Amino acid sequence: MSPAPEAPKGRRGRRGAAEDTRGQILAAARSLFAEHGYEGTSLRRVARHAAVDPALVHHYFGGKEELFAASVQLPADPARVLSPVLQLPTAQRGEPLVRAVLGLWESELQPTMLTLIRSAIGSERQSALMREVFRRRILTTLMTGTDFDEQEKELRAELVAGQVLGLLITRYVVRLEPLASLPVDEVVRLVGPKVQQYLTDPLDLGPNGNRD
Amino acid sequence: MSPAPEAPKGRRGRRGAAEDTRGQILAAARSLFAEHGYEGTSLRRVARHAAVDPALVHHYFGGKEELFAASVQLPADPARVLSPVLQLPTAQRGEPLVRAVLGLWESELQPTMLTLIRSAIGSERQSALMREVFRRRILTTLMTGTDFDEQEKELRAELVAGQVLGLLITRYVVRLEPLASLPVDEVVRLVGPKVQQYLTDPLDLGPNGNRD
DNA sequence: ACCTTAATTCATCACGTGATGAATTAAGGT
DNA sequence: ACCTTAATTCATCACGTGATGAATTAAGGT
Repeated sequence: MSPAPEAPKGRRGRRGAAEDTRGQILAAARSLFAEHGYEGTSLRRVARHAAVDPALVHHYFGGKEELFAASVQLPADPARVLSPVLQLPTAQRGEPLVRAVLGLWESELQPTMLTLIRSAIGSERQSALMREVFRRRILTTLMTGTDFDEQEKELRAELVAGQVLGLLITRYVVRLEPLASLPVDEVVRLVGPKVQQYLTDPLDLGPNGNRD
Repeated sequence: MSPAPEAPKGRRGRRGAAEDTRGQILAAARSLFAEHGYEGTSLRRVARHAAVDPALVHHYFGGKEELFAASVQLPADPARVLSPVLQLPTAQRGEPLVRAVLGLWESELQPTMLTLIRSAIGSERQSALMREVFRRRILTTLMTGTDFDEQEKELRAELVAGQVLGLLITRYVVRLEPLASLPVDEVVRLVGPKVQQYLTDPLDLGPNGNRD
């Protein structure tokens, strides 16, 4: 009720130390980009969400593109997350692969991951980018150590990508309900084997081994 | 070179009959929404793309929301596309299910489908909508005729949804390359069996039946 | 031939957008 | 105590957005 002297509406100039405005802006941006995507998020909204003057967003980040880039910057190279999986023989990569990917999503990186997947699918331009990233970083490594011909390697890697992507979307984006709340271990047990099949089994093997 | 009298820049009033302006606007909208999503597409851009005055968009559709709704209106109820599949016993639904869904995407509905999937994933609001649709329309029907308990039915339906969604995204949205150009029959043979496994096989069966 | 009605254009609104630059204030090193 | 430098606010731009309403022209029934 009293006109709080600690929050003087429009006092200019520098504030008390250690308020980490930059951090607050970044946090707000991460959350809003994750929820509404790039186009659906305005700088002013980010500023309001962070309780900060819009001009500060420019001050710290330079512009919307840069803010987005910063929001999506990963602290750890995701390739490194996958590398332990690649040490294993192909015949045992299914479950560890799923586990590694889920691990990324269960961490504090989840909003970032959400933003990445949302924007990667949201428009043609971004999808093209994803296509390239996949070609360059995933495909080449995922199937190392197998002796399928090139074409088959690519196809298998893409089927794996599809299975994993679908899992991520149903669990973390759309959040369908039993699935979304299942413990990681269980999801790994459910989906890991299918990934393994795409990795190494004969390619059109029926359900439960249909030999007829 | 000559100042074409057939295309008089700013002549007002009604045009020659049978130009189907409404149709052109709708077509432009479908294509642009499919490519850039809802937020990324402006009415003026649609108008320019259809070579038409922006006010006409309002004249015919009333506003952006309505234009979007009209762009996404499906000529056939997708539930009817699935219903033949549901006639079959659960043990044989895998491949037909995949084939039915792919059929939808290989038709002239593809841009509409693209828009639907893009917007459904693009923002939290839309994702929530998708969650509801799935609950109401897919889940209940997909597992009819099995005797798993309720929880397991839901989980299986969601795993199927994930597998199919992932396939659609890699093939039609991101268009990863061997996969995107594969004939439908082949994709059905590749993915159908996995769907079948999610539908009916014991839930954590390993690759190629790992009994060890 | 006439008249209603639909299609089209134009001018214009109010608003939110991303962006910039100057003015102000405090922090923090010296 | 001083001075540079960083953080913050404010005013302001130019522009694109979705939207509306009046004015104009032809279509098409009678």
